[in-house]
Amino acid sequence: MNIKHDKENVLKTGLSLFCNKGYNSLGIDEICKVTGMTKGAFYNAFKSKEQFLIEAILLYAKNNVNRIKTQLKSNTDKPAFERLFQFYINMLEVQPKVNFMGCFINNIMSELGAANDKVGLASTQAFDEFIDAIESTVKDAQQNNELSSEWNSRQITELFHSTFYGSLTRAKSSRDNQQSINTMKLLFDNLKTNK
Amino acid sequence: MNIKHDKENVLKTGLSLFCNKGYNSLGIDEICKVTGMTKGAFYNAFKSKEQFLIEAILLYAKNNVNRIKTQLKSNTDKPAFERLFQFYINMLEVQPKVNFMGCFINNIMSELGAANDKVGLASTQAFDEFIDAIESTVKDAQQNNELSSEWNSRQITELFHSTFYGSLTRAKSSRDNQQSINTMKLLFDNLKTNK
DNA sequence: TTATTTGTACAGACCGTTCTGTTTGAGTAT
DNA sequence: ATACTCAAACAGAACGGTCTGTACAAATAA
Repeated sequence: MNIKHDKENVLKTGLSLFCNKGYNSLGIDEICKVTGMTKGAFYNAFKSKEQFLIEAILLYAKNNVNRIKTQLKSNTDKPAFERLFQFYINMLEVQPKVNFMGCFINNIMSELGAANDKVGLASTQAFDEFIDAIESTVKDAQQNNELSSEWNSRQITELFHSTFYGSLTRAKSSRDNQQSINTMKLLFDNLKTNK
Repeated sequence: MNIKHDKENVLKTGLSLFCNKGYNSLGIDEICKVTGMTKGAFYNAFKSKEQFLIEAILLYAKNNVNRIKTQLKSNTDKPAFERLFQFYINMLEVQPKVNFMGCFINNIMSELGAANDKVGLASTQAFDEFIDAIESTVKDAQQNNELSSEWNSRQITELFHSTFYGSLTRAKSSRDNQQSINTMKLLFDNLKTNK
């Protein structure tokens, strides 16, 4: 009953590997090698590779919802619109310097979302949680009259995030984030009130 | 010089298989089985699976650029803005009924674009060609004063297409295209002049 | 004939998973 | 305290399957 490997730590490591290599290109052997586990320990802790991925998605969602909330709630001296805009630009600017793999959820949606029901569901839930976390700041921006109130705040958030994902995918392939930054900039400029 | 199998036809079939299964989940054996080829014939015609994919991407790009141009140039009695909008809505509405795999280029970008330089380049080129094909109709809409001329037509086209890709990825995972249709609708509504 | 194309078997690597046996340590009885 | 029990955790070899790509002979074309 001696648990040598903390499940959350293993998931954290696996998550980082999934982020860098995707699902199919990452083998159990590599997960074990990096975490210092053996196959026996791995399959004792996780039912399957698919289940491991799903638990990793849940962990990623939890961590990122917290990150999103913290980030959007900080610098409250700045207007909500500005915080939203910087939130997205920051992800496009900083992440590519680390690696060009974009957002884990977006990648998994593309790689497995359509083929695997469980993974599709888990990644859709993660996306929804992100929308939830961002929407309140969109509402703030609307109340400040920085963002048009003509449309539903959830719809606007969906638009922000879908555009972000689409342009991130493009940045990943073209190895150039400038175009994506311009795209997000145009979207925000356009939705801004009193242009 | 008995070439039993027309290369373009084989690519066309392979393309359809890639669209349905992605890259990693589709084996050479299955390509051969469906096209009626044998391994010998396949590897005589194509250097590798990777090269086969790249040729398939080029074919897909060529075919779709033609399709895009034809579609956007038809119904010219309707205004350019309306044609653009219907072009995107149509892809979101009709494609899911066939399968939920979305756009081949978007999928390949996500699955391999970051990991494989050649594939990243080919899919980026395909994306650029799509933008080229769509941009002229965006220009028309701007000249008709249906779309804001405040921004560069290419930038606007990039925004349309990135949002389309992002929302398509979401639709694929959630098995629901309604949200994506609403997202595109909001984007178009917002960019429309004289709202 | 000579060169090219095709069919098939197979090499060799890799994958996720299972299997057997071992270790570990808390709980229990002595 | 000491010995025993037992179930969870672990180690890692082995398995069955899949994959891309190759070898090479047979078939076909030039």
